[in-house]
Amino acid sequence: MMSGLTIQEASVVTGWSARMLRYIEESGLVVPARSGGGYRLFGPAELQRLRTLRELLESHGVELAEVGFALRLRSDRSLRAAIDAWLSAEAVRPDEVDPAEWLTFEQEKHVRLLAAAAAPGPFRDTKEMQ
Amino acid sequence: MMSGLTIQEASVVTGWSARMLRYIEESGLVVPARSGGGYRLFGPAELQRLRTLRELLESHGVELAEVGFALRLRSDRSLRAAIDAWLSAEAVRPDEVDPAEWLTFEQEKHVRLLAAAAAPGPFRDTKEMQ
DNA sequence: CCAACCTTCTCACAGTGTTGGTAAGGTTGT
DNA sequence: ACAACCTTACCAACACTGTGAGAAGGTTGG
Repeated sequence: MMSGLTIQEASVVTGWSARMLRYIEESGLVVPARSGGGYRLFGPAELQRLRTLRELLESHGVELAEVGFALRLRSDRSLRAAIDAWLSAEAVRPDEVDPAEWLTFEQEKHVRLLAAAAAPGPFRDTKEMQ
Repeated sequence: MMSGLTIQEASVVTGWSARMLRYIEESGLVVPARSGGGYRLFGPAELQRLRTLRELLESHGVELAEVGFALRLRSDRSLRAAIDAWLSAEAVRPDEVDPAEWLTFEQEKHVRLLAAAAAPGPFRDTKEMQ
């Protein structure tokens, strides 16, 4: 019965190419219903979301993949927690760090020896050569 | 006075190549202090962040750019609000949409005419040709 | 002072994201 | 039935990510 717009029609009214409409669906951001025969059917909700998606990308210089990542952030709670935790520590500037946490001079010297030893040896898998 | 590890030393203790340490700094995720002469100086805070960053990427299959985007999300309040608003509407499925918002048959017919007219004409900038 | 290390900049190259085109075949409305 | 449109599945091109290498020149510690 085809209630809703086909991809071509949706393309005209939203400004997204048919190709991009399929791509956007693939990324999970706007997923239209399907007809019995498999045609994508865009209803007003989808059309509205496609328009506001465009505004979102343009007004804030965001990319589709980034909105997709935000979607993933919102569904994967542990990912969100992990990233939030990591970013929260971002605010800690060196001068706010407990001096007891700093390496002692002796420890630094040790590291320097390690660095020097690592250079010509066989354990170079994490070391840049120049 | 060089209080802190140089990039080479930080490379050895964190497992990131010197190249990647510069790249990570460029992305704003871990920005070391600088010596008077411009050398990067990695203190314990930076070293710790570099280690946990590695764990974050590996344990959740996240990319550097994505963590960078999360950082942007946290600093740009309006961006966060815009994306949150867009994603929140995601939950609205077609069958929950107010029927009054649906296109009428006449409106759909209009759109189909527009779509047909757009194909061979000069206004094809948003239309895929095939 | 000098070896060893650092800086920035540039080139490179594989992998992937974004976008378009095309081909082979199925669906729809009239 | 048939024209017009849709589907999926590729190939292509360009940009960007992630990584390495090198050049030209400045910094550091002993």
